[in-house]
Order: sequence, then C-alpha cells, then structure tokens
Amino acid sequence: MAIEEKTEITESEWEVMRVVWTLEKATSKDIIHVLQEKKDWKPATAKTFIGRLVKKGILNTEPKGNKYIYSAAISEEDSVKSVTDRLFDQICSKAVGKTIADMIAEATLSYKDIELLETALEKKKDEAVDEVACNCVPGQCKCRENHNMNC
Amino acid sequence: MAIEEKTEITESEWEVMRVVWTLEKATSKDIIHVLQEKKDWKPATAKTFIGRLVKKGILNTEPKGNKYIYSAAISEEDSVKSVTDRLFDQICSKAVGKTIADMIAEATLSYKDIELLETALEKKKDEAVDEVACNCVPGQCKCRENHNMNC
DNA sequence: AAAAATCGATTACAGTTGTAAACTTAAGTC
DNA sequence: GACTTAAGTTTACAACTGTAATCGATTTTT
Repeated sequence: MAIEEKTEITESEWEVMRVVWTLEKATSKDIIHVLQEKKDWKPATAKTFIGRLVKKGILNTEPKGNKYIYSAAISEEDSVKSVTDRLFDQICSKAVGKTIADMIAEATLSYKDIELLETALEKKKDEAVDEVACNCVPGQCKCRENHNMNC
Repeated sequence: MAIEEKTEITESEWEVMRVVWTLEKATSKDIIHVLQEKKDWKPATAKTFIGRLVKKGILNTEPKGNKYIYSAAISEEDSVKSVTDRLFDQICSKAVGKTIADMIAEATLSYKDIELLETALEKKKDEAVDEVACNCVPGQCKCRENHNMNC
C-alpha cells in the first residue's frame, strides 16, 4: 500500500468538505455560495480553504473549461471516523459510555438510527466488562474514589 | 449569571486536565511526571501548558509553601460536553446516528454503561423521526440520492 | 473591442498551538 | 554559606489556522 499521508482537515476546511460531500461535485461558486449563506464567509475565505484542500489532496479537481469541478478525494465516513477516533483518544476511556449516552440523549435520530443503535448495543452486551479502566494516568489510576465520570 | 468566558482547551492542554481531573489535586511534579511517561513531554512543555491553563482560569492554584497545588476549575463532564457538542456541530446531522453506532461498536463498555445506553435509547424511541435532515447545505439539500452516510 | 466580472493563485497577517530553553527565585543540601 | 535543585515565569519560535485582499488571466457582457 502507498504511504498514507495524514489528512488533517481543520474545522473550517470541514465546512467546505461538507458541501462537497453533499453535492458530490461542486464548482467553487457552489461552495462559495453555500458558505456565504451558512457561515457568512467572504468569497475569498472560501477560496482559501478550497485551495488548501486541493493542495492537501483532499479535494480533487476536474477541469471544466478554465475552471474546476471539485469533488472529495476522501469519503465522509472515513473522515468522520478520524474525528471520532481523535475524540476518544482525547477523553478518558472511563467516560466513554456516559459520553455516548449523553450524545444519544441530545441527538435527533431516525427510526433507522434507533435500530442501528439497538443492534450495535446488543452486539456489545457479550463483551461488556465490569469496569472500564481510566487511561488518564496510566499505571497509577486513582479512579476508584475520584474521577467520577462514570463509576 | 456571570459572563461566561469561552474556555477553549486545546488538545495538549487536555492531557494536563486529564491528569488533574483524575488526581483531583496535583503538584506540577505530578503532572510533569505523568506526561513525561505518557506523552514523552519535556518538563518544560508540561510547564507551558500548566501556565496557559492557569492563565485561562481552567486550573486553580492553591499555594503550598512556595509552590502550588493545582486543581480543575471546570468539571470533566462539562468539558467533555463541550467537545462532543463541537463534534456534532461539525458533522452532518444526518450522520449522527451512524456515527454513534460506530462509536458503540468500538468502545469498551461496562455493564453499567450498557444499561445507561439502553435507557438513553429507550427514551429516544418516542421522539424518533422518519428521516434526519442534512444540515450541510441548508435549504437545498440533495441528500436523498447522494451523501449516503445513513440513508 | 472595452469594460466588467470571475476564477484560481499569490500574498498577508495576526492569533493559536506545540514544543521547549532560559531565567529567576526560593529551598534544601553539603 | 555556597551549591544544586526545583518551581514558576518569561521568552522563543516555527507551523498551522482563520480570515481576507490583491493580482493575473480569462471570459462574459455591453
């Protein structure tokens, strides 16, 4: 396999990608327009992020006349995965359960989503553990008493 | 209520906070030591982040001799909440369900966590919708056909 | 054809972040 | 009491980010 470059997408660049993921193919005008509405960005600002994404190889360009049609070089799923992975690296593994529960409580979910979640949860039951270890202070965790995210 | 200042905690600062949240009270030596082990940071690096967190008012200091005992000025729960809020601002609302399901699939969960999640999910069933709208391209969503995170 | 608009590329620039050394002062040690 | 050590403070500095203006080359409009 080829050498995998790290594809860091910043928060602002994400906004551009969301548009492209949604439209699948977009001109700069499309992108600029959406983000002018949605984020109140100046056209120049959107252009900057488009340019950076192209340079990073996260946006593909297909020439059309003297302009480009832009499309995503990496999938939304994969990118979301990267973001959530980072999130769970960041927070205490002991807090993960409660965090997910909070997310469910706040999310807008479809029937299909609920099913999806039920299935996922069902699958998890087999491999549940008694207590998740805190990974914030490796080796010398004092979580038993303190650190009461989820104990 | 008082004016709420935005408490942006960077990823590296988080590592410091994790230690403090876990230990509840910590000396700089504690923090430096843990992060030297865990992240291979030079003491000076940890010191920088401690200093920045103090300046931001995220770490409290309590003098002890000529040094300080540090403690968290904001709770882990609240901070985790901020991070997940930002996550869900970032990703398409249509993708939220599947994203949570993926997180469940990957997480290490305790029995208690599973219960927590079941309860949260059960509560959600009443208010499930037919289809979650994409919020990436407001007003002109073409998600029906494309953008197949979760359709 | 001249003028105006557009698109992509280049440049700008301040604030944030990661990473750390150096400095200052106080405290413990020999 | 001189020396070493440790803690907190100051300074450094490059890369990354957000935010945009400007420029150069075309294309469209009048």
